[in-house]
Amino acid sequence: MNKTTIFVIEDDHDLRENIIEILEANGFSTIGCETAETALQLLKEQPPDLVILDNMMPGMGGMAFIPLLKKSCSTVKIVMITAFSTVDNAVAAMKLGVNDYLTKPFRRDELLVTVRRNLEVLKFEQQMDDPGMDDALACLSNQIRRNILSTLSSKGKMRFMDLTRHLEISDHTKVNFHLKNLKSHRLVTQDREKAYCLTPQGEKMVDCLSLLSQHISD
Amino acid sequence: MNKTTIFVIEDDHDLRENIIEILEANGFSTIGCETAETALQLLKEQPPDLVILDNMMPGMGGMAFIPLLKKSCSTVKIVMITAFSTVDNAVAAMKLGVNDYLTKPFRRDELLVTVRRNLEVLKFEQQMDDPGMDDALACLSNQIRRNILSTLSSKGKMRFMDLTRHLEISDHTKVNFHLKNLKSHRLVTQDREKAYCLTPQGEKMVDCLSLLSQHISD
DNA sequence: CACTCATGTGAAGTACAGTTCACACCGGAG
DNA sequence: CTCCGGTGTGAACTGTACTTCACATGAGTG
Repeated sequence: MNKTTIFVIEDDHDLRENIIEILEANGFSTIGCETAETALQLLKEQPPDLVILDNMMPGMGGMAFIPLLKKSCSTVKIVMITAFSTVDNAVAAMKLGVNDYLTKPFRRDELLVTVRRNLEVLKFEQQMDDPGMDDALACLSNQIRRNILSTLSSKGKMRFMDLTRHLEISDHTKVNFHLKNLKSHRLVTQDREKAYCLTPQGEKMVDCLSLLSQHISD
Repeated sequence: MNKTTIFVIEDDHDLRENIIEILEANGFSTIGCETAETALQLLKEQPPDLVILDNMMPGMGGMAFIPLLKKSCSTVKIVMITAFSTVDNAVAAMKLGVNDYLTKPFRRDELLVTVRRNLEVLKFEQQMDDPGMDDALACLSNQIRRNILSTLSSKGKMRFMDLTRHLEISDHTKVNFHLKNLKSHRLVTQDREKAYCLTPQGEKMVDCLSLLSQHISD
């Protein structure tokens, strides 16, 4: 995974350097820009994960910048710095997609907390988008497949017909269908002599399931 | 949930009472039978979760009993007690569906470990069968729904159109469709003024998801 | 009032997951 | 060899999840 990149777009030189210093000291990779215009140039080369943006700037203001930013980096998190916050201002910014606020002056730890929280959310959202998640959950959203997994987990390797009988499913091709599904998702394999068994990932899924079921049933 | 019931089918009076005493002392509810025949009578009234069964008994042997037992309680776990185990014996028993073995003489803790382990597996299998599991996983096996959940989780309550825009989905009826789905599964509700928010169960699901995604991505 | 935006419904269509069936192949028992 | 159980494939069918569209309602606003 690439390192997290944060853009700091702020016309006040001292404040900008100050923010950058704090972030770098905490292990974030940062890029400072004096204006929104220069930031736009840099977006393509190094898309940021998070942008810290001053509201009031010469040239293009923060508000105008946001839609352009979103266009090239739709998932980016935006933290806006405002000198003073009014309700109208906040509402307008939220509508544009600002994720968080810092009101000047802010403390070092306020900045860090805000940045960290937003990166957390970002990471979580990215995981939600992970196609692996899709596959995994689609795979598990079927009772027969879950039963196959749990059976293999408790009995170790089994041959096809033994499994079919154990599940009490009369149509063996149905079981075969789901086994193929599980195989194609690499949760189950067959060893040299045709016996089916869980892959390490399959076992992990079984763990997940037991976790889930405990979690669901309170 | 009903208390766990264990049948102890053993012709030797002392051994039977001994086993029962150990189990009762550990909080299990037990029923002792001297023969498989009497056990069959009792199956209907109090279906057991687990059966401890002597292999060699006068009258119907343990082996003959198993298919009959399975017929009325297909999910029951069977622990067989054998005086001496041969490979053939073990294989035959496994084919019939014996889940575990105890070789005489066994220690108190061997008995308890075996019983507990098999009850664990049983509980797990039952959870797999839980239709709630089906619903939950089907619900989550869709990326849009996961995104809705994660968005609501990070933003708190949101109104319909805000949510739709945030997800960058042009067709609002699509979002509505998934929201309805989430609502019908009680993961999401609407408060007095139409804003959507997570139910406690919805939040739990979000937890589950983040758990899962960490678990899946190693 | 006329207009727009937010919110929702219902019907029709599409895509895909899951089922079922007919059959094929192989290895071992009689 | 023939027959049978174990294992698997492919094609056709079914049903459900999802999408799309056309439209309805209601609240606010110029």
